[in-house]
This record gives sequence, structure tokens and C-alpha cells, in this order.
Amino acid sequence: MRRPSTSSLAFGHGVTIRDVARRAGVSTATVSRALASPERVSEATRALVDRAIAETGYTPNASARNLRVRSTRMVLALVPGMTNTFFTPILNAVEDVLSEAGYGLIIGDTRNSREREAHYARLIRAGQVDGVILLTGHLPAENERAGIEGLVPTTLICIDIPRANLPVFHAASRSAARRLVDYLIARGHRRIGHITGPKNNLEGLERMRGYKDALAAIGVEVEPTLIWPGDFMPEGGSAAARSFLALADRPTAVFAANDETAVNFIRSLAASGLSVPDDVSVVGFDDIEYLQFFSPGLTTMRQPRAELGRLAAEDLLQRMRRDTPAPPPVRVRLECELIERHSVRDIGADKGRPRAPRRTEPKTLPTLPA
Amino acid sequence: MRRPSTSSLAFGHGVTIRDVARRAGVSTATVSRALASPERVSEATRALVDRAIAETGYTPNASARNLRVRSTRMVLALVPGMTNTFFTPILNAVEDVLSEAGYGLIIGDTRNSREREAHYARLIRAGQVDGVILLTGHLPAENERAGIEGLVPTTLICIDIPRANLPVFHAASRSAARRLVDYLIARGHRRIGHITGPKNNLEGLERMRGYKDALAAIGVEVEPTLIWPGDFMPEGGSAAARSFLALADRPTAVFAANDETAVNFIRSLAASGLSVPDDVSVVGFDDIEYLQFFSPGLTTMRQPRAELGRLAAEDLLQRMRRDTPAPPPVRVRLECELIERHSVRDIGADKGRPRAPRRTEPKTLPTLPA
DNA sequence: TTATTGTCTGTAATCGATTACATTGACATT
DNA sequence: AATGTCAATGTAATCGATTACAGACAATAA
Repeated sequence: MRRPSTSSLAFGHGVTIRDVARRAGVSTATVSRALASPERVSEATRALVDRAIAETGYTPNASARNLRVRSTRMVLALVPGMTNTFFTPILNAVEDVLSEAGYGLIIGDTRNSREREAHYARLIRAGQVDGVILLTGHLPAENERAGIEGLVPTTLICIDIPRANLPVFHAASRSAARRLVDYLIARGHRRIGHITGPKNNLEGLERMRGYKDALAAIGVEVEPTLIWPGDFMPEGGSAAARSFLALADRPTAVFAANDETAVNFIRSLAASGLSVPDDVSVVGFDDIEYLQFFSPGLTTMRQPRAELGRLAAEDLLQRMRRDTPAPPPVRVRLECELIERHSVRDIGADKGRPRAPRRTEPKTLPTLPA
Repeated sequence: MRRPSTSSLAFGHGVTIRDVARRAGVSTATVSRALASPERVSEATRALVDRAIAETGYTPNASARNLRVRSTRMVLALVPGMTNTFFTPILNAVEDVLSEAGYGLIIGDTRNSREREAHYARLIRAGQVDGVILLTGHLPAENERAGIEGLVPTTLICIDIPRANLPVFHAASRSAARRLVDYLIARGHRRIGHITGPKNNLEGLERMRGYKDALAAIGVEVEPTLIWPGDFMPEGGSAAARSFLALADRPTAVFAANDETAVNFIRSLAASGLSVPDDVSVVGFDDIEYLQFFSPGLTTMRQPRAELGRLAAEDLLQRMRRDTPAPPPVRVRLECELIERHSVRDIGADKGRPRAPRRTEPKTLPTLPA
């Protein structure tokens, strides 16, 4: 079949390297070289080619190029859900670094659906991306079987995955959780509850360890009835609130494994007439963005999310290079910052008995950005 | 060059259709057919091929396939920023529809950067996607020159673009804004301010028209000093608050072109000791998610975002079909829903002068008259 | 002069799939 | 027996780029 004349086509559409070559009176090899390494082409020829490209509006076909060079200059980031803005600063940082290096970022929102995960796994196996960044807490379903390691460079951010020998960039969850609970203890709390993360989530487990560390340090026994299973989602907070309310001897403070959970815990309590921090103190983890709209201001641990994203992306770039052997997987662990707001009450030395209602913190809106 | 043995490679990696064909003792054409249209292959052969595929972990190379069939089954959605959760429900709906039809969605976050836009424009021109969904309010820089129409099916959601003859799915912004301002008028407000959207944003302009319509209907002159330029971003709200505070004769109510602006307007006022709705009434537009954490509850217009996303995606699927000619661009305009919360005060018939007895507890939610 | 070097360019193989067309053989029809 | 039909499969062209290799030519060295 003869190639159709390009004259009837939209500018820049359907134009191939052969059309440009013909127009410039050179071979396709020369056109390709003029684009990829201009210094290897004489100045006169380059001008000819440039003109032909400008006249035709030629853009190289990506599929053809990808096929030939066996690389797409694309990275896939798998996130469990974009409804949660927790991931946005990470992804922005990742995108900054990658695009600087000429890579594109595909955000794959799995929404915790196996089906969608399988879709993205296929994308990976089909060679559509040169690298993968996981923020999901587990390997995509289809790759679990096949073993993702060695397939394509893969990096974990803000989440460790058991058994996977992959580079990971995350927060020092255990020590941060420890500091957070220490903070509660310093304000007189002894009976402290905990809403956990998802069962298999290592970061959540580390946060629970930090919680136990802090209690152990002051010789307080861990009470299983004060540990409520959560899932990093709002629902976990409501469920925990029900457990909390059912308790005869309630804790004076609660450490939620993340902010989303903490916020919904507080809202559920509010619906039952309990207020924070007057009736219970609550701390969260992550310092997500929309907390600024939430009242009372939640005391929490800020993860250096942008920094983690940046470092992980830079590391991934190293691993995607084909001219150098990939370095062994690194494990980067950054410290968190305690953000003190108004969700914790200082109950002094009376070992956790709620006092007569007294306001220790002004319930004003948190400070505005300049 | 001889093809290297696959034995040393990771399972499923580097396996081509030829490897499968060889193993199954058939031709590559048969393998391809067994995958694409199993009914065209005998049962025995199909079993052979299936087994070879299972044993090798073969996944067809996407670049090769895309090159041959001139299609990628990918759609690009361009958004100005994922920090704003406004887009999330739209994108989720779009993704639902597309993935159901076997298409993938690439979310391109331009963050209002020309450079990033150019990057995505190149993606389009390079044939990396079969369709485009724009939520950015303007065409990507590089396509502006080249003329995006006809290049690849493109659909607009929640935003009309001047001069572009493209299908658009958006809210009935003008009539919705009209109803919103009518709502203020019904509660006694006559002197009403407006924070606009970005200058070139048609939806913003429509909202301003609706605002003017409502004022005209009651014979109130539009006062230019009560119209403050905004940008749909939080900054616009703070700036408007400064203008508002500088005013000698302040309006009793303000209509912000979107919620992000409204929220920051309210926060800025709060920082100066003014409270909503006691000192000013405020309404927004969009009903974004995190409003649920904001106090006071913002009265606003809910756009049917998921519905718009769904319809747009379904329309785009039609346009991407190659077996049927593309229908002419449609313009779908859906009604909005007034969400009544607690940011508007009924000031009765006294034509907009603040009442003397003022609420002293700013935290309490005001009760609205039915 | 001849050999050598280096620059520029073209020819053709290649990447891994899909698919138009050709071939084969089994079976039915005449 | 001759012919036609149909299902199943194979052969080879094709998609649009990149790049190994080779050739042409000019400049330089011997």
C-alpha cells in the first residue's frame, strides 16, 4: 500500500521521518542524527533538516522510538488513592526531579482495586515504563506472582514492604511515634490508646512499636483493649471511636496512626458530645494539608514528604541508567518533625483522671500562611 | 546479531512472541491470533500457545503493538494541579469509564507551568495517547500554535475554552451563580461583592455574569469596587480580603467564584477579627471535599463533577472509535445543586446594615431560618 | 603519488508486534 | 473424480524510528 500524501493531513500529524527526509533531500538516518546528535551532521544539512521539520511539523513517533531503543523515559507511580492529598507533595517532588531529567511520570491510582493494580502491572510487564515508584504498601497483584524484582527498577516511598529487597525512602516512624507518645506522657497522660494502621503495613507497625516503646519506658503495661485496628482511612477512626465510647475506663489520650484516622475519630467523638482536647487528647501522624481547616488544630508528626520524594526520584534515576550497573538497594530513613497544635491537653501530675472542664488552649483557627 | 537465550532472564522479561511461537511449535501469527481472537484458532493449538505463554511469562510488548496498530489505548488528562482535590472526583469517574473500555488514563499535572505543558503536548504529538481530556482552561502551549483540533480527540471538562471548537462538559455556571446570588438577595443582602475567577476563564466569566444578572434583576447597580480579581487559588481570597477590609462601605455578602477562594477569604477575615456569617456572609462555588473540615460550613453550589467526568469519558470513547465517524462536538451543560450551610446570615429587610446585637460566640453554628 | 585519517552520509538491519495474503487439507457438492 | 468451500495456519510485509556498517570524499601525511 502506498503511503497517502500528507498534504491533506493536519499539520504535524502522520508526518514520518521519511517525509522529512524526502523533503530535505537526505536519508532518514541523517534526519535522525540531526535530531539526536546535531554535532554529527554538517551545518548545511542540519539547516535543511530543521527547515523540513518546521515545514512539516514533524514529531518523532514515540512508539517506534520506544520499540527501537527499548526504553520509554516514563516512570509509573502507584498510589492507593488520590482522594488523600497525602501523596500530592511526594508526587510533585518526584515529578520535579524526573522531568528535569527528561522523564515523564504516570500516576497510577489503584484505588485499592486488584483489577486496576493488574492493569498497571501489565503496563510494567509490557515495557511501558522504565521505572516504578510504589506508594501503595504492597506489590501489584500480578507482579507478586512474577516477582517484580529485576523486571524494572522499583523504589518505595513512605512505605516499606516485607520481603521485597527494594530501595526504600521513608520516615523514621518508630522513633517519631515514640516522641509523639512521649509528648503525651510529658503532659500527664498515662492511659493512652492507639488506633493502628492496616495489619500488613510496616509503617503502621513501626508506629505501634514506637507507642509501645514509650509506654515501656515509663513502665506502663500495654493494654490490648486500648489498641483499636485501623486502616489509615477515615472509617478506622469512626470504628475506634465506637470502641472508645464503649469503654468503661477510657484513656485520656489517643495516638492515631495517621491524620485521616485521627480526624474522623475526633469527629465521631464530637457527634457523641465529646470534645478534643477537653475530654480526650488526640495526636495524629503525617500532617496532611487539609488539617489547616480542621478544628481543633491537630498535634501531629510531619513527615518530610517532598524530601523523601526528591531523594527517591534521584535514586531511581541512578538505577534506570543503563551505562552504569545499578547500586544495591538503599534504605533511607528521615526524621519527622513534631507539629504542636491544640489537640492535646496538659493534665498535669494527677495521672490521667479527667479534670473539671477547663480550657488550656484557645480554640482559635491555626495561623495563616503569609 | 543472534537473539540471546531467554533462560538467564527474569521470568516474563525479554520474552517475545517468537519465543512463545517457537516453544509452542507454531508461527508468531498464530500466537498473536490466539491472544487477540482465540476463536480463530483451533482448540488444540490454543492450548499449546496458552501453555507456552504460561511457561515463559510472556506479555506482549506495548511499544511494538502500539506502533503496528497506531493506537495506545491511553488517554491523557491535563489538570492544572493535583493539590486541589476539585479534580479528583472527575478523574475517578473518567478513569472508571475508560478502564471499563480497556483504556488507561495518564494524569498530566501541569502545575501551570508552560514547560510541563509543552512536555505533555509533545506526548500528544508523538502519538502516545489516543485521546485528551483538558481540565486546564487552556490548550497546551505547543498545541496552541499547531492547532490541537483534529490531531487527537479532545474533550473539555468543567471548563470551556474560547475559540476551540471542542466538545465540552460543564456546569451551568451562569444560572447557578444567579441562583446563588438570588439566595443572598432573598436573605436581605443588597450590597454584594464578588471575587472573580482568572481573567481568561470562561467558567469564571459565566459566574460573574450570573452575579450581574441577579443584581440587574433587582435593579441594583454593579459596583466595580466590589468586584475583586481572583484566580481560583487561595491567594485570590487573601487579596480580596485586603481589598474588602480597606473599604469604607463594606458589602454585607460576598460571592466567591470558587470554594478555595472563599475559604481563604474567610480565613483572612478571621485573622482580622471579622467572622462569617456574623460580620459578612460568604458563598462559594464547587463544593470541594475538604470543606467538611472547615468552619463555618460554607454555603456553595455543587457541580455534578462525577457525572460530568462520566459523560465526557463516554463521549470521548465514541470519538476515539475508528470504525465510526466522529460525531460533531457536543456541549453538555448540567445544573448545579445549592448546598446550604452556615456561612450566610439572614439580615432581613433592613437593606444590608449590620444588626446591633451580635453573636458573641463565633464558634457556635448559627441556626438558619427555614 | 599513495596511503591514511576523519567527516559526512546512505543502506539496510533491527526492535516486536499485527495482519493481508497465500497455502494446506478436510469435507461437501456435483 | 473434479470442484468448491471453509477452517486453520504460515509467510512476509509493515508500523516508524535508531544505528551498525560501509562508502564517498576531502584533507593530510608519508
